[in-house]
Amino acid sequence: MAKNYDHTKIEKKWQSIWEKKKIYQAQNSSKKSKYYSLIEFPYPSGDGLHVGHPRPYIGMDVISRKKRMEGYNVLYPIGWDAFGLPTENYAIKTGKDPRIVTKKNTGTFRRQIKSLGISFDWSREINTTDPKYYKWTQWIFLQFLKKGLAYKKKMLINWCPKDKIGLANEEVVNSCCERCGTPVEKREKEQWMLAITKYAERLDRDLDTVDFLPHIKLAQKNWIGKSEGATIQFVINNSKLSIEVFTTRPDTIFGATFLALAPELAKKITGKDFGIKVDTDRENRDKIGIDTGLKAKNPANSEMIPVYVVNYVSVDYGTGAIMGVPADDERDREFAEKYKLPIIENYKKAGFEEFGKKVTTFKLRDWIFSRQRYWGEPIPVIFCEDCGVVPVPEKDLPVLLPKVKNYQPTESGESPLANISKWVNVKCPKCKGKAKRETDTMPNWAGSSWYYLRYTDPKNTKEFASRKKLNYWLGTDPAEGGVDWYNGGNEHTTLHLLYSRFWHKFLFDLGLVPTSEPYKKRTSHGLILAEGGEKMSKSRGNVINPDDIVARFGADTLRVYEMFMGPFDQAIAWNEEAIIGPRRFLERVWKVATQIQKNFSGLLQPSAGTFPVQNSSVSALHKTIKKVSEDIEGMRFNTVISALMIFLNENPTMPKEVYEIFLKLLAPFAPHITEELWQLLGHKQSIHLEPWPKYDLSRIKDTEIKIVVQVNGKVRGEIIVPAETGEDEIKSKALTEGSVSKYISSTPKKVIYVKGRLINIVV
RNA sequence: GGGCAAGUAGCCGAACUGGUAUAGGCGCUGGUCUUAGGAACCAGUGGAGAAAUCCGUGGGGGUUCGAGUCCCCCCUUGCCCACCA
Repeated sequence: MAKNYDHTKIEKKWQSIWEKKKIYQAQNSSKKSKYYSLIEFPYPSGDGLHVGHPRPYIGMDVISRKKRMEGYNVLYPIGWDAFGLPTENYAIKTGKDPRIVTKKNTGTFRRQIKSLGISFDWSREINTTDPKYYKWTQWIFLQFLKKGLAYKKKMLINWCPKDKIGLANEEVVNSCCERCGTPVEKREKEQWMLAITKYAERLDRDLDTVDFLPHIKLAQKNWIGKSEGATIQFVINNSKLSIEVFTTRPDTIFGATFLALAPELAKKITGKDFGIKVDTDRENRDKIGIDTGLKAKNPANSEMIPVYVVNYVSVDYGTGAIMGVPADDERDREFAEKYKLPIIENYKKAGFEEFGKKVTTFKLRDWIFSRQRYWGEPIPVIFCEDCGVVPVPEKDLPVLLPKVKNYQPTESGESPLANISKWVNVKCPKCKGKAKRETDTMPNWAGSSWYYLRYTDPKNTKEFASRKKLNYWLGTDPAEGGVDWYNGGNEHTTLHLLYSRFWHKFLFDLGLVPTSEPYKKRTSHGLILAEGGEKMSKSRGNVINPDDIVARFGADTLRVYEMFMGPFDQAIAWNEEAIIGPRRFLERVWKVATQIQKNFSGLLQPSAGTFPVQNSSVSALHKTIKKVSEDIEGMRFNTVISALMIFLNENPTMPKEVYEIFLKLLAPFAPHITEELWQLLGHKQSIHLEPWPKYDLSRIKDTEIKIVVQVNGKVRGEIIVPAETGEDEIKSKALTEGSVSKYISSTPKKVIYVKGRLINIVV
C-alpha cells in the first residue's frame, strides 16, 4: 500500500473506472425500488464553475449514494439550462454564435463537475438549447395554445431600455432591470401570456399534499396570495353604471366615505386621463388623488360618496377599485385627512355577505411568456392574413432557431429574428396564403419547467417522454408521486418552482403525466459567499475556482469541506484556511488503513456486514451509524462529518471489520479515497455498491450511566451507576456523594430526577 | 410597512421533545520529529480570580427546581415581498 495519501494518484483513476463500469447509471426497470433525486440544472455561464455551484450537487450526491447503498435504483441526472441572456449578450458583444459559446461553456462545466466525482448519470445529459429538446418545449406550448391557456394580450410591459427586452414582473427589482439595474420603462406591446392564474387555486391547495420545507410552502402561498373577500357594487350617479370594489372587510361598509380607483380603471370608466400614476417608488408614499366628479351610492346607507382616482390602488389586484374606510384603514385615513373627506369613527358592522358577493382573489398574475430576444425557443406560431393565429403543425416541429448575423434586438423592440425575412415569411399551413412567423422567443423559464420529465427518457423522438418511463420514475399514484427529492436555491421558490408545478398540472390534466405534482419533496441550500460574506461574482473579483482546490487538496477534501463548513440550508462564507481540517481528517483515515494492513494483512476475510468485535467501541460504532444515517436524511451533513471525526479521534486504531463500516459511512462524502482504501483492503467490487451499514439498537445501550448532580440548578458533581439502577437508589447516592454533600446544609426541599441524565437537589 | 430566517469562543459552528453550554473544525500557544519548513504528530485553549468561587449563548423582563431552547418587549443582520384593499 502506498505510504501516503496522494489524491492526484487516485481521483482521476476511479472516475474513469466508475464511468467505464457505469455504476451510476439508472436502470429503466429493476427489481429494486426506484429513487429519483434531482438538483437544479445549471446555466453554463462563460465564467465556469465556482465553489458555490457544487454545494447542492454534493449534498444530493450524498443522498443519492446512500440511497444506492440502501438498495435503490437511483436516478440522479444532470443537464444544461442553456438559453438565456448572458450568452446572448456575449454573442452581441463578440459576434460569436451562441451555439458555439454554449458548447464551449458546457464543455468547461462538464469537465469541472466530473472532476468532483459526483455520481450523475451522464448518459441522460440534456440541453435545453438542443433542437431535439426544445422541439418538446414548443410542443407543450402548442398544447397550451390548443386549450386556450396561451393567449395574446396587448399590455403595458416592463421594458429595459438597455437590454432592449420586455421583462416579467418577477424580473423587475425596485423598478429596475434585475440583470443590468437600468430603470425600466413601460411600453405597450402584444405579448404571449400563459394563464397560470387558472391554476392558482390548485397550486395553492395542493401545497398541502407535498413535502416541501415549511418556508418554501409559505413563500409559494404568499406569492399566489389567495385571499377571501367580497365584491360590492356601487351604483354611479343613479345611473345603470356601477363600480365594483373588492374588499376583505365587507363588514366595514357603513364606514365607507369614498371610493378610490386605480388610474387605469378611472380612465376606462370616465374616458379621461387624470395624470396620476401608481407610484412604485418605495420611498415616496404620499397619497395623491383627484375627485372624478362621480358620485357613488353606498348600498348600505344610500349615502352618495365621492369617487377619487388615486395613486395607491393597483389596477391588477382585486377589481382595481376599493371603498375607502378611513376609520379602519391607515391608508384610507391618511388620504381622507389630506383631502378633508368625512371619517365615520363609530359605525355599525355589517354581515359578511350582506351587501356583496363572496369572492376569492389572488395576487398571482398571468405569466408574460414573450421575449423579444434571439437566444430562446422560437414560439411556434404563424400569423396568416386570412386565418389569423395558426399553430405550427406538430409535424413541422421543432421550429429551428435560424442563424443570424446580428444578435442585437431591433430598435423597435422586436426580436432579431424579425430581420430574417427568409425565415419570417412563410406560407400559411392552413390556406397556403401569405403569412409571417412569430418572432418572439420563450423566456428561459420555459425549458426548465419540464426538464425533470425529459430525464426519464432523454432520447425519445416520438414523445417528450414515454408514459411507461414516466410511470416508473414518477409513480402511478396521482396524489403521491413525483420526483422523490428535489433540492434547489431559495431564489427559485416563487418562479421556477411555481412555473414547473403549473406546467406539470397542465400536462396531468391532459393525461400526459401520471402525477398531479412534479416534486414530492423540496429542500433548499444556502449560498456559499466569498470570504468576508459578500456574494461571489466575477465582477467583484472574489470567485474561487474549484479546479484550484481540487488540484491542491483533492475533490474529496473539497466535498467534505463543503459539507462540513456549516448548516446546508444556510448561507456561509468560504474560508480557505479551514479546508485543511477536512484534509487532515482524510489523512488520518488513510493512516488507519496502513496500520490495519500491516497488522492483519491477508488474515481477515472481508466482512459480511456483521462484526463480531468485542470491545467498547462497538456501542460507539452503532451510535455513529445511527447518527450518520439519520443526519444524512435531514441534510445535517456538517454534524455527520463531525460524528465521523469524533469516531476516528476516539479510535485511532480499529479492527478491520469496524474500519470497513467506517469507510462505508464516509463513502458518500469522500467517494475516491474510500474506494481506494476499500480495494486495497482486498475487495474486488466497488464500495459504492456495498450495502449501507445497519445499526443495532440493543448494542447502543450503555451498561453504566453518568448522572449529573446539581444543587439549586448548579452542577456540583456526578455519579456513575449501572444503567438499570432505580430512582430512589440514585437519589440517595447523589445526596451522599462527597463533592455534593457540602452544598447541602439543610434537608432538601425537593429532589428532581431526570431519567438517565441528571438529578437536581433544591435546598 | 409586511413576512420568513437568524444572533452562541478570536472565526465557522454543536447542543434531540427545557436538563453538564461551547462537541467537531479553523486559528492561536507550547512541545516532538526534523538540516529546515510545513498542509506531520502530541498537549493546551470562554472570561475574571492566588484559590474557593463567580460570570458567561444580542439587550431587558418573565415562567420554571432548571432557559441558548418557552413567553413578552427591544436591538441588530440576512433573505423575500411591498400602497394587496
